[in-house]
Amino acid sequence: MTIAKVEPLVTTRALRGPFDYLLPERLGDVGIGSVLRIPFGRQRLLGVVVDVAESSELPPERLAEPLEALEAGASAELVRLGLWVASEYCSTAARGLELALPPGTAAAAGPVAARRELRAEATAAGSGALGDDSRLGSRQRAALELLGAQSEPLAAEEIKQRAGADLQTLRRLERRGLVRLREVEVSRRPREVAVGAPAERVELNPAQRRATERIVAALDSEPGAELLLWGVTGSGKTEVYLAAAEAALERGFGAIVLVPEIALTPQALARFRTRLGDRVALLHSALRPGERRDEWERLRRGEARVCVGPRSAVFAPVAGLGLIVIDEEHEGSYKQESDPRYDAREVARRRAAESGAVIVAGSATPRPESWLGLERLELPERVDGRPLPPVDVLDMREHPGQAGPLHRETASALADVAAAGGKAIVLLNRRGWAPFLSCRECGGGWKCPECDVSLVVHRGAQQLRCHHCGHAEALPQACPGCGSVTLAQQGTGTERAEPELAKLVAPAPVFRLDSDSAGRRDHGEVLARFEAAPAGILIGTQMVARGHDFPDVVLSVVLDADAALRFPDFRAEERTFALVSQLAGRSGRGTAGGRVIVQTLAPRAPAIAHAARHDTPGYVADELERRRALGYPPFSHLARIELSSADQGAAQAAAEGLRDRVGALLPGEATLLGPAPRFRLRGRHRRQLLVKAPERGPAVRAIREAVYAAAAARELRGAALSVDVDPQ
DNA sequence: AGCACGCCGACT
DNA sequence: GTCGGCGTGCTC
Repeated sequence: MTIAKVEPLVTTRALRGPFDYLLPERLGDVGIGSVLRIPFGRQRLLGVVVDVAESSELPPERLAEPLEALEAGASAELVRLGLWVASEYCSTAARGLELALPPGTAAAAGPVAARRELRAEATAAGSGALGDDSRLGSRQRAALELLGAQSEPLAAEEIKQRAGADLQTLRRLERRGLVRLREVEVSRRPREVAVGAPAERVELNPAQRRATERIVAALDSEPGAELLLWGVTGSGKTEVYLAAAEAALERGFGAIVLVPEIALTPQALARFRTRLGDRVALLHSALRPGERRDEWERLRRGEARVCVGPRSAVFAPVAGLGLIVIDEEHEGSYKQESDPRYDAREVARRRAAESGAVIVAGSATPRPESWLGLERLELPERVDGRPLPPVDVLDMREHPGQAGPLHRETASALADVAAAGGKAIVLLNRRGWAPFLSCRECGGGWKCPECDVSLVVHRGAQQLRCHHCGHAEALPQACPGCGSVTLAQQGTGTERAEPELAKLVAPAPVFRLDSDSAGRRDHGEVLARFEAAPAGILIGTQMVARGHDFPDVVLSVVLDADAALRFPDFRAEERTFALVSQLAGRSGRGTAGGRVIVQTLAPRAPAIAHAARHDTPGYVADELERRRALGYPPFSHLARIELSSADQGAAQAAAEGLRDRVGALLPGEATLLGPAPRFRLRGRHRRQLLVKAPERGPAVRAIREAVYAAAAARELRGAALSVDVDPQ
């Protein structure tokens, strides 16, 4: 008797698996990771085998048999990883396992099918038939001539196009033994985006070589090692990643390369592809379902051994994993913002520890916890040997009541660059025309009906938009409260800054890059035009600061650098430091040298002052001291429990119930705050509980038990819950 | 989750 | 008298 322990793929928290099923012989090779269609009460569900046993606690007559086994499943290693994520982030087994399954398995549309293609090749008789007096129709002859010139079987579709022979013709030739037809599985491959990536192997400089040697040594003898690659922008971290991946492949290992966001995957992919060829696969959610499935399948079969992608790629089915690269390890996007709120960096650590892989986390501005905890490899200089540019911090408090977002000095610096025919980048981390609109008569404002946030003026679209839920309404002509027609557009976003800059630097062109300015796919095109232009200004949101290389940029400007500091968030400092440092690293890489201007209302803030001096060690030391004094991570652990519901009372009641349960289970040294209201989002009222504890394990365990008990008691009905361990 | 069973109020 | 409200239990 073989029993499969199965977790049904359902979204509820109230269901506690696994459930036992009797495995009949006819299902064939079913093991951990197999996906089964199972009878479950009156329903038919998909379920994942999480274990196989010889006996069950239940008598055999109470056990049901699965209806069928699906073709694709996950490896036992990834099943363990998925269950670990479910447990660690207090989610459900189903949601953890879904991450490990072939893409689309749990989707309503069901798993994506493989693409099959009919291919034909000429047999020996077929090649011979052209020469002898076999009677052949003109289409038949054309097909055989075409096939005779091929060394590989040709797709039927292509034969039709090139020789005019359709499927019927080919079938007839097949019956005469002149052609062999075969159905093969073909992989749908993501379209490559050509970006000017250096294809040729460059000689590593001494620092790059030392770093690579250290990583290779770890590959050879220190499974589970974690290394921090700290290199200023432009110091050639990617070359080190490439060399490390090559070394891993030479040793028969596979590799995963995590990049912070989908927009950056084409660049990363291109560089890995040109060096490592077809052994590189790309996985992310913006691929077409068929492409995504096929890239996943290429990895599972071992045809591809390196996976490039954003956080979800940490679950890529790479067997014999030897290396995980985490590029820009400080980026917040490694954290998933919905349940399970996993941190890809933590999942990578877990996976590396289990599989014996080596982690290389790279950044110009590492997180304080990485700086503190990891062995550091340093790339202190840019590959071009140029020094980092000088940074001027401009105090906007001395600049009151000025029309426009630019400091006098910033404006003249930009005008000078344009006049000299140079290039500059301007970062303004705010989309739209104006962040909010208000009535000059009564002071009234416009809020999103679904979220508790101000609507943003988008003048081109003549709309007010919510940047949280996407709600849009027509730009009002008058105040609905008092009827006044004098409305004030407060503040400046990228849309408004663009024409102001254009006026300032004319006739030099201005290019705008934000998620409004171009469709996602056209971002590359905007960047390419900026790159190709002899002179001009690029203005945009933080995407202008990331991942792009423009050697001829001589001036970089950050407007409102302290915007993030105004949020009550202990990571605001860290984010501001990273943003300013990143942009500073983008300037003056070419021969012209460079300059950086930072406009801020908080010129003395440590994050800004240290970034201006390019002083990462100094900043991290200060920040760690502050964290220690305040008892923040890494000197404590935080966990946030968020409850949300369309019904305010339900959110509050669920939060209060959970507070009592968590409080009763939490160790004495831990503190519990809340429920505190968070701003309404997408029509959902939200409450949060915050746990601060010296040890992460016991705190997470207490939360997990409390959540499971509350779900079992149906106290969470009508409210959604997600637990954010180590929030960003 | 999804479904059945079961125990109380207002309707053809 | 029954239709249906949703509270409770169960699914291998």
